[in-house]
Amino acid sequence: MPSRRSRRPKGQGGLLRADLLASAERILAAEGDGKRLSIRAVASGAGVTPPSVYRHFNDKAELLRAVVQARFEAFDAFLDAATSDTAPPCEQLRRRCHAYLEFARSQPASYRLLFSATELGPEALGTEGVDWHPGAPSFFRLVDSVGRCLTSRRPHDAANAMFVAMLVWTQLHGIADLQLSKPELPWPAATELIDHALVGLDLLDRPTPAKAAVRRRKSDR
Amino acid sequence: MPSRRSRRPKGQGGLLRADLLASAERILAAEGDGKRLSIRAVASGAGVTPPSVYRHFNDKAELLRAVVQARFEAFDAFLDAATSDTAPPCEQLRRRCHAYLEFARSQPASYRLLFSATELGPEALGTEGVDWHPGAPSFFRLVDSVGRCLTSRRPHDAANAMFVAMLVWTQLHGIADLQLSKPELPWPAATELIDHALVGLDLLDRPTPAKAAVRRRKSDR
DNA sequence: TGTACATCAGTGAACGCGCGTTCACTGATGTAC
DNA sequence: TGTACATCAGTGAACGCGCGTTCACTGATGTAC
Repeated sequence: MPSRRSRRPKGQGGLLRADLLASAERILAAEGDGKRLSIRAVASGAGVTPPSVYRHFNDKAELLRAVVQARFEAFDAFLDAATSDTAPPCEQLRRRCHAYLEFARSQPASYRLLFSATELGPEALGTEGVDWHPGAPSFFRLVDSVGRCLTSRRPHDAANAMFVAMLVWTQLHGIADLQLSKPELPWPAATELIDHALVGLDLLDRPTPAKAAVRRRKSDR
Repeated sequence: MPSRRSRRPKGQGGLLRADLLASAERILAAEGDGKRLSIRAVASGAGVTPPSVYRHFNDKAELLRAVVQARFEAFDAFLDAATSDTAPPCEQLRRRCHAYLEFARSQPASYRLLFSATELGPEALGTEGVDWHPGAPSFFRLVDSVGRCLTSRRPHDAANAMFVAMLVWTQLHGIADLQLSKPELPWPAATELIDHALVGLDLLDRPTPAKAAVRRRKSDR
């Protein structure tokens, strides 16, 4: 907990905005959930008193919107980093899926902030009826990846990319969210679950026994 | 909001317990989420002042545990009602899945209370490290249903019922939870999504075009 | 070069809110004599 | 049959907490003259 920070010189008050966002990200990384993401906690994490926050954000919803925006960007970067190579399209999709699950596992509070039903609905964000969807780019990246895989395997099905992407996404979210909310169950590795589902959707080859053994040896969790 | 209720005669104070649970269920049915499930709201909904609650529950966690227990029983009953007939095993499974999605859609606050990551973790329920799992019967019902379907289609795979059931469950939860948390997206019918996934897992026959058309005509949402 | 002044980043105290929980109590009900 | 009493369902007031937000302010910084 940084104590009182020194005041910014005159033109640079705006730097506090970045400090507040960094403080929010630190809170998300430290806490298992986002319930502690209060104005007071974020201010204190930045070494500042609560009223200072209002110099940079009109209200809590505006602060949260900025945090969500930043976290979606980090999420996209994390997934893109896992796929930035020259592997074939369906292997890229598979890696993107594994990265999705790894993000949820390693940053549960961020994951829930972005995707979980109850964490922050449109009400909390003040975006009811608005077409502001900070997660849209993430979703279309997945649709693209699915589309490329489909094109390479079943070109006549490429028009279904959106529908298939929704199947993949809901499968990923179900695995990620339930493994977080019901940790006491004897879960298999998240990657094993999604690989099986991808095989079922014909987006991945059924592994040969040998490949499966190697994969199992490498699997996390 | 019932105003002050009349006092119970002497031996029957215990009836308030049932009234409190009923009040909690009413709140869950009325609110989109479970955030209003406070001691004060539950008491007020039963026409009683907050301290009365402590005559029947030691603290809020105990009240919540009772609510969760009751809601899981309602959930199981709802799913069982959808499958209590003589259809073949895989059709029973399919109906169970559709009922799961219908429960989530029609009772979102209850669904989130039972299954969503952030609504009520073990911390809120005071069940950390305890083997108290009120949802276990629901899960094993699904494992059974998947097992029967597997046995009828691929007897040599019946030992995988648990793994396959987890795939089905995570798929169901992903559909249910994301449709609740991102209502602004252009979702296809939930039943169409799960049917497609069941086909992929070889738990359902790929529909013929004719069947698919009929199914589409009947589909909800 | 020195001084008065406007700017503005950040403070301190307070507001009203809903929350879980505790405490001493009230007063109708049923029972014992 | 009448009365004293124990039981116990439920109350009213208060506690301390963390929250989002508002308000008048302070005081260092940079600028104008």
